[in-house]
Amino acid sequence: MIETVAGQVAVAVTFERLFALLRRLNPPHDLSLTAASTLRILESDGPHRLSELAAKEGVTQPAMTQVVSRLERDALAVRGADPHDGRVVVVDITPAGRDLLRHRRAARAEKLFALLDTLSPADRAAILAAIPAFDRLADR
Amino acid sequence: MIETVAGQVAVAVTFERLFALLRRLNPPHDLSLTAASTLRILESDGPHRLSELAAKEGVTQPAMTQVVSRLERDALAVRGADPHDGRVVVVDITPAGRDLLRHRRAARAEKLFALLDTLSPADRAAILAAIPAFDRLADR
DNA sequence: TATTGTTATACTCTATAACTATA
DNA sequence: TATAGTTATAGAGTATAACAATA
Repeated sequence: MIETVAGQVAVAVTFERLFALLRRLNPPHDLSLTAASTLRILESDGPHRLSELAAKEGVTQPAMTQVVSRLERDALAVRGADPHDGRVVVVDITPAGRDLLRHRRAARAEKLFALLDTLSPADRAAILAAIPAFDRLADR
Repeated sequence: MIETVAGQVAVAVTFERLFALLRRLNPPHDLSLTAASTLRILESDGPHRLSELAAKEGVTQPAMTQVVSRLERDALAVRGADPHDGRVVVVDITPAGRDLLRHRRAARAEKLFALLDTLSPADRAAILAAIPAFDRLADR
């Protein structure tokens, strides 16, 4: 493990730069970060209450109301009712939403691997070897 | 290397989830992603023209005008003139801007290593072993 | 005439405060 | 009275179009 604060900050700077790189891989005139992330949650974990989505995304309930309204307007998600509680709004992804995620993902994978191709085989191997660990890190 | 499209997309999904994780490591009521990234460019590469910053950040010139105006209002950056070309605005980071980056970085490093501590030693080692490769990837 | 930057306008995204409807 | 969600309002962040100043 890295013991010194300076060493830890150096690693954090690398993550900072990696974050900036991944951010540029995002198609611009597309979904916002929160909209895309919300759609991914619906895709992978199924329907959610609006308030659950707000909590998972770390935004307020009014902000999520708007995000869901825009997703619904664009036919990427739908609002539904909860038969057991009239106050609740249940949000789900639509087939068009799944399609969009699929296309975005393919486009990003292409750009990412084009970048990885510019690295040395050793660097590429080091990154790919860390993928399972990153996957578990992202579970946190 | 990973040959199948499905395999590449799986790797891209891991990066997507990693991106979401790093995004949540960001202190909220703080700088925007673009403002922070712009400040980092000024910190690491020195003063830039406003148009250079816009190009590096991938935003329009009017958007960067506003970002710089807010940074200047908050005393994190300053506008200066170019003695050789009266049209040009040269932007530089202030000591307060450097301080802010330093504090953000320390806070992020702390959160990041608290997360890494929850992984197995093997996973942690795999991620740390990939750091130099990521650093070179971020140079792209 | 071309380049550099700003201003005008409009839309997304976010927050806090106030509100409505249901429990 | 408490909870789930929406509406109202304000500010950041972005884009395109139009403009001003300098080269």
